Amino acid sequence: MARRTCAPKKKLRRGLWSPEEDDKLINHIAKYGHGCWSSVPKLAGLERCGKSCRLRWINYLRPGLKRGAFSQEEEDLIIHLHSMMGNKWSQIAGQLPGRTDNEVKNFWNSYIKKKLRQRGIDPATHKPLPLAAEVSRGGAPGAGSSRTAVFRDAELILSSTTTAAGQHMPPPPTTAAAESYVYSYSHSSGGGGASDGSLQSLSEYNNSSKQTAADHLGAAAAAGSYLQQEDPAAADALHCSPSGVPAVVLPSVSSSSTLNSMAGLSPAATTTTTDEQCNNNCSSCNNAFELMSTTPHSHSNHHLPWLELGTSGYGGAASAAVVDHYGAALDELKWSDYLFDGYGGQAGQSIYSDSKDAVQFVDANALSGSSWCLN
DNA sequence: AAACATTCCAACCGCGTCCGG
DNA sequence: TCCGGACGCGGTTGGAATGTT
Repeated sequence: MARRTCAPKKKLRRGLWSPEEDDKLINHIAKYGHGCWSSVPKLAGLERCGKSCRLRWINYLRPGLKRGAFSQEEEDLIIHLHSMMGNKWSQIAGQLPGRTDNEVKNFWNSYIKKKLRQRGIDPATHKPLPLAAEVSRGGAPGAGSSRTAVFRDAELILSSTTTAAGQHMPPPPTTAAAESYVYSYSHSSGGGGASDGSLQSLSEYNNSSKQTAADHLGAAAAAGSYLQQEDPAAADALHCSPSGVPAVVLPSVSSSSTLNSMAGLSPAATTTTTDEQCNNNCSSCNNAFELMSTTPHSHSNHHLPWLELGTSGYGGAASAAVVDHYGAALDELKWSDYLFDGYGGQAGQSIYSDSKDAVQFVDANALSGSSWCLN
């Protein structure tokens, strides 16, 4: 197919957008919608190509965009989604309300990539870098014990983990099976209002994080109990306590069901709400985002009229109290905390921490790492 | 204070896909 | 079925902002 560029028949403007151009584009779309992008610049009185207008609108001008720094939860979710999907920025961004694929991509390239490398993890594969693997075998510097850096693949930790008695762990079930279990467990546990099997956005996650954390602890507890019965030594190695609460932690069901849905791994993929469908299918639809931001942004963040319309507490609900049998302890939990809990060996420590402690690191796909205790 | 280096991100480019004629 | 316009995505780049010497 012939290449199509913005190659102008007449000279078109390029580079940064001026506030006047933004105003024209905003006003035009407010009145008429964008319709056919190729006709937008002409109708809006802009000397830009349609493609440029579209990009400007999607990445910067459309309502509901959330500007400013990424939260820890968003960061963790991006890492996890990337480990499953790779560079599918639009799909990853689809799970981060108010974020654009470009923004996520830039954040990944400029920040997360570096952080992962610093932690000895290959950002492309989410596996330990060769050097890190060597360190793992030889012992962490100054720590006196080994570090097993496992980010994505359960088999990594399982294949390299032996029990205290030197006993090798049994082979794990497939990730899909393990995730399927946790999905169905939490789905049927009845304890989680958020475990409805539908695709959930991050904002929903925030609203239900505490409850679903409890759900997952419940699921993990079941996993631990099962393993205690089937292979106590292995359970020990995975810190599955007799009480059934394993130290290997699970992601929230909301995130995992989201991830599964996105990856087509779970039955939840078949059910989405209208808004979520819209969110997934229509990148320019405002319906999915009712979030308004007042966060000022860098250099070219000028004149965004709707920013005065209101504010959103997108992550605000995350501090809501949870009334369940885990009580106040869960109240302190954040997804990012228990997602990376095993890495630092300390609650709340993420992969990015600079801890030199030798630890065992299990990521959200430790879903497989913990729930393989099950059938 | 100036020069240089680095970081970050908005915007561009090129390709694949979809869809209507 | 083919063609070509439009759209969407991921990779790359340019340059402003920031940090360092």
